[in-house]
Amino acid sequence: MPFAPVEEQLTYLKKGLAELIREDELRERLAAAAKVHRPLRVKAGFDPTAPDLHLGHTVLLRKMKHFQDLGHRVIFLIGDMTGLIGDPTGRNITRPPMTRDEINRNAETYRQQVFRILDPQKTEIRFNSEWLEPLTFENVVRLCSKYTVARLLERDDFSKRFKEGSPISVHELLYPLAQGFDSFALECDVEMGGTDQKFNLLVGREIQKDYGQVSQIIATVPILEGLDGVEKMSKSKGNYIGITEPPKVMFRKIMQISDELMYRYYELLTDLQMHEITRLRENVTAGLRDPMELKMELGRRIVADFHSAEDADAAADAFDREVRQGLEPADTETVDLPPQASSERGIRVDKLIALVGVADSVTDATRKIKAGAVEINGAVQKDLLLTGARGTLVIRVGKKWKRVRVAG
RNA sequence: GGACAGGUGGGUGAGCGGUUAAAGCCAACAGACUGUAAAUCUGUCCCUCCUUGCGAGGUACGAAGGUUCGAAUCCUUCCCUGUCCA
Repeated sequence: MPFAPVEEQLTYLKKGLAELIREDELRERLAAAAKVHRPLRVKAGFDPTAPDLHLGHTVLLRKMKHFQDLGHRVIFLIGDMTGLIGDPTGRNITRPPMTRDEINRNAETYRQQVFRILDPQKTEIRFNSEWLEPLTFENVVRLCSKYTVARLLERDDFSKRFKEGSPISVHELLYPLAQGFDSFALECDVEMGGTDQKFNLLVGREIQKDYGQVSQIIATVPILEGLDGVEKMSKSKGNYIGITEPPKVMFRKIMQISDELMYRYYELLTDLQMHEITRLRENVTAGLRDPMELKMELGRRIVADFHSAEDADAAADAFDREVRQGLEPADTETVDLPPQASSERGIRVDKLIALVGVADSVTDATRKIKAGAVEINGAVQKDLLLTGARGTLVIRVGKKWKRVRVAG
């Protein structure tokens, strides 16, 4: 397949990038690639420990897909070796080495998830243990000799921690070097990552040069804010939307974001053009469009991307019922009354809701009941004891619902 | 190797012998208000038990011991972190 004209490719690729270093190098490289019909090798690295991708990752994956759209080759690198270090984000931990088994399992999970976006035909999945593991101590020393401590400490995160006296372990300094070595080993033309990866990506340029290779071009994508609109989306902060989450959950989480954040999501998670998004915003300001309606549209689009259009509609309907009208979800789970929840005098509601999973613990359940947060069959249940119950109880605690079958 | 300063609940961060399950803030959860959110206000925020009470127990302030009627608070040892000196 012939490549598209260089300038056309460039325009397509630049859309939505945070930064491109350097543009003229990419232009040259695209031209050279077209001449010999060699696709560019585009790498992005991923952590082996967190195989659950969320929308934050998809900003990058979508961009990687764009390279594939143009006929280039994407290398999905799983950092199983660098995973021992963990990207130094302030946590001074050496993670326990993962077994080959775990890594393979995670890789499989990745495979299932990333191919919802990437084209498997144009994707290579690699592990950096492939070349980092056989590296001898001598080679590690050589690698280290290529870079200075001062330059490593330029990294934001390091210099900050250094200044405030937080610990920085030596192995953490190795992370950027190892990542740079990956680029050399894979002969990358381009490396991608979030803007927070800029430092590491730049080190790769130096390392490649030192090893006699042409420096990679680096392309960074913006970091997606999480549901709170402030911190970056991450699993550990709990402000994420996982790409394998059920449609209803996805949809509800999207509806949870602020109106302001909605435009950002439109920008980074849909193919809508910037000018279209600006117009949407203007229409809302002018009172021509309802922000909620726009947000539901966003939710539909995202759910449809990872599930299907039907799922998206169903999720929107469910949201309408459950959140806007406060009705019971259509798919409330029904369980039998746990025997531990009944006593001679009746049903112990506190134990019941804890056992059935709508409260965290019996203590928590007691608090919720006293606070009037528990409804049974539509009536607020303030008493810990429920007598004369029969049939099926419809229990609601906040947004959690459960049906409980009572024998007799 | 030496001197000094630290290690508290999901996160910050007070407390430095009892009235402390441990202030304040953030997050979280629930309620009110909203036909999305946000904002705001209120309450809750270790676990178990029951006779549901400003109830009774059990765990908890890096780890293990010790001193005390009583320790997150004092002592000892150990582990971890930082700063300075070598």
